[in-house]
Amino acid sequence: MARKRFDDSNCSVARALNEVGDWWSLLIVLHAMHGTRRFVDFQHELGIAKNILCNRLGRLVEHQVLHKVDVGEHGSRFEYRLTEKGRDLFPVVIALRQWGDKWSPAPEPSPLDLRDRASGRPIQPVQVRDAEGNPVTIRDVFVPE
Amino acid sequence: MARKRFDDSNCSVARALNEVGDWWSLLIVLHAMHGTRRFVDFQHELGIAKNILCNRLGRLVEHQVLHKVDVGEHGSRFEYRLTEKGRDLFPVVIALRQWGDKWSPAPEPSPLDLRDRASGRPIQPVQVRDAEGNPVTIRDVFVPE
DNA sequence: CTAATCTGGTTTCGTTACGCAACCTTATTC
DNA sequence: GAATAAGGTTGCGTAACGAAACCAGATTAG
Repeated sequence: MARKRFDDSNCSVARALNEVGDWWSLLIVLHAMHGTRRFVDFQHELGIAKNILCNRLGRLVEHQVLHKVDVGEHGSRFEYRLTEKGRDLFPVVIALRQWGDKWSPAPEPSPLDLRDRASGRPIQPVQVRDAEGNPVTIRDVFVPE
Repeated sequence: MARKRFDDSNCSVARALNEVGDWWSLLIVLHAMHGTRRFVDFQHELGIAKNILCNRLGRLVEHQVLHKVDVGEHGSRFEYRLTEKGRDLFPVVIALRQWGDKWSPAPEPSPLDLRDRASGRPIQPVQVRDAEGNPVTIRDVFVPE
């Protein structure tokens, strides 16, 4: 039977994964964050098959993570740009990047270090914080009933 | 041909997705964070086929996100527990949850609100911060050369 | 003006993975 | 000693993935 979908799950993580939880979608979003906008550029940068890319871009547009803009006046030239919803995946992507850097030894020792444009200093590791701003771990949280 | 893998990508996001970037793995990690440890419990909570669960647990153990503990003295009873690497996915899961809560309207209006055990107050949205602790967006960062 | 090229796809087709159900093996319980 | 439970494995049908071919409209080259 079909791959299981989670559109209607009451778990927001499942719903999120339903939209960006496959192998390619988050990578597309990542490259879009780095400035990629065009079909061919995604294709070359990611090394993805055209039909799959087409499908993924379509799904991301459908879910309003990207929107498709007709540039070039009369068709045949488009750009895929992040929506606010898409840009809002920034913490997810960064958290994932930091996790990968920390736990998966890089073949080339070049953990892409992102820096703040204003200060020029590296950004902080993404952390979950309580109301006072103190970092919390999984052991520190609970679900009230 | 086979699904593309990213084991040796020099992109840490791709490497991370290679380990936890499929439909089930992060959900398994999520449930593990909520205390699930046993095969049958994962199976029932997730509604996942046994062979797929078997495969995913195996991969997660292989990637050292979980470790398999033999409880019950002489086999036939195991627990899958998060390693430090696995627990370190906490910010990723939370960021994803918050994104899902914010952008994917829940069928049932019950966004699971996580609270800090000490203060009892809700946790903050996960944010990326610069060295001074100020929130930054995708537009505020760059990669030095 | 025509041919070549670029862009953004769709189609075809073989391979792989997913998902269900059935079966299996080793404890434990009755 | 039979029944049940835990943790898997196996088979099989279907859906998704991936490469390459094909296509159509717009642009550029000659």
